[in-house]
Amino acid sequence: MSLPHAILTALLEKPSSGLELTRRFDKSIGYFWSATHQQIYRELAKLEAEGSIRTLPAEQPARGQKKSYEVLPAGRAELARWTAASQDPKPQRDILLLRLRAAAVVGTAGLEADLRRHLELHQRQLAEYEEIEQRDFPPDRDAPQDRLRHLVLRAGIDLETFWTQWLTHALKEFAELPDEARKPVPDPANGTSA
Amino acid sequence: MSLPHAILTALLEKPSSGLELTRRFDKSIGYFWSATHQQIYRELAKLEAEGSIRTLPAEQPARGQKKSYEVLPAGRAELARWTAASQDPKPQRDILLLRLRAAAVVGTAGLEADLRRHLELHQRQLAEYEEIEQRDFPPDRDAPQDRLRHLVLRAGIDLETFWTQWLTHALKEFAELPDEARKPVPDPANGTSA
DNA sequence: GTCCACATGTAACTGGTTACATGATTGG
DNA sequence: CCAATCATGTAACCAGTTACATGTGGAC
Repeated sequence: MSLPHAILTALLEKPSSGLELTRRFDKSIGYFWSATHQQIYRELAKLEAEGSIRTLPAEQPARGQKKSYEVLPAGRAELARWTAASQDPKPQRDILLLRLRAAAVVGTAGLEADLRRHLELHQRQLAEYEEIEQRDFPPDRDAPQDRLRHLVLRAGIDLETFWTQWLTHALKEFAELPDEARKPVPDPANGTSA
Repeated sequence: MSLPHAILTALLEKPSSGLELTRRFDKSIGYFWSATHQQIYRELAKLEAEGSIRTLPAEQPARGQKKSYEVLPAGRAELARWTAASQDPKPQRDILLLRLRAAAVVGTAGLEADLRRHLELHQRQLAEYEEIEQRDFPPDRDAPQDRLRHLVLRAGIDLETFWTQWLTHALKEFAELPDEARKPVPDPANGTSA
């Protein structure tokens, strides 16, 4: 139950229409909470129904027509409640690590190329974050709000740094792997194909 | 579509029953791909129906009765295919970062205590991983399989290290936050309660 | 007038979560 | 025989994903 809270946060930062929100979820907030426009429209309808947000007055609610929302006191209160409430970190799921573990039993064939591709993607993401840091958080300004947002960005930077380092290390290990490891443990008991 | 592959990997490492798998998903594999027993039973039934696994012979398929599975060639082939196939990293979702961003608009009240709690949890997890590393990966042995599994564990260790460091840093920043930041930007326009 | 981009929405499906149901085995 | 534990399973629900439908307004 976090999407509604992500939307409330975004709307408090700046009242927006569904499509504008969608665009903002492609960057900034979307860096750690992505959402498609379908999810967003569905959730906006729900939030409006329960009185957490409302459409800005002077907007016509017609089909192909832009409709902007703002947060109501009830919505702000709910967001504050949720932010303060203790929540357990939920176990991360990581497909790449799963594939590596699978590779330990069925062989590493094909994996290396994808590791290389992931490394590039993470390097690109890291560069993007660092650019944002330089642009939005110059060394001195430090309003409390900026401090907090900078902290969030720092997490993104450090995470991407971790991935690039780990992937680099992994590729080095792969290079040293003996050839048998590419398709090992050919299960003694049974044949080959499906 | 990764749960079936996680299960195939686990079963190749060692044929097991549903409950045994559930227990293994509470550690090792579960560190980066968690699953409940309901999910596992559902998936085992599907995998058996499609011919990827089978119940070990000499097991009676009755209700309160243990039923162990092993992987068939088709299942192994599918796992190898999946492991080698290129897959995009999917955007991470992180509730804590979302809450921090929300706190920048509705105030940090209550968050600090939870950061501290998370720090402790991550420190504990880190300690657990390091214990496993010492126990299972002594400095010298390096069969290819162990190398790969060690690599996976390394990722876990480095990730937990990142979190403990970041959380420590975040708490330091929190300590320096001015009091207004605890409940700031009290939205000029409207009243208080729901 | 037609096409395209903008904008909002519906429907069907998949995977994960929560709550509950049922049977077998074992220790007291 | 009763309770606890092991073990397998059902059902309902919720969130996220994918594919598609519909309407508006401006450029040409």
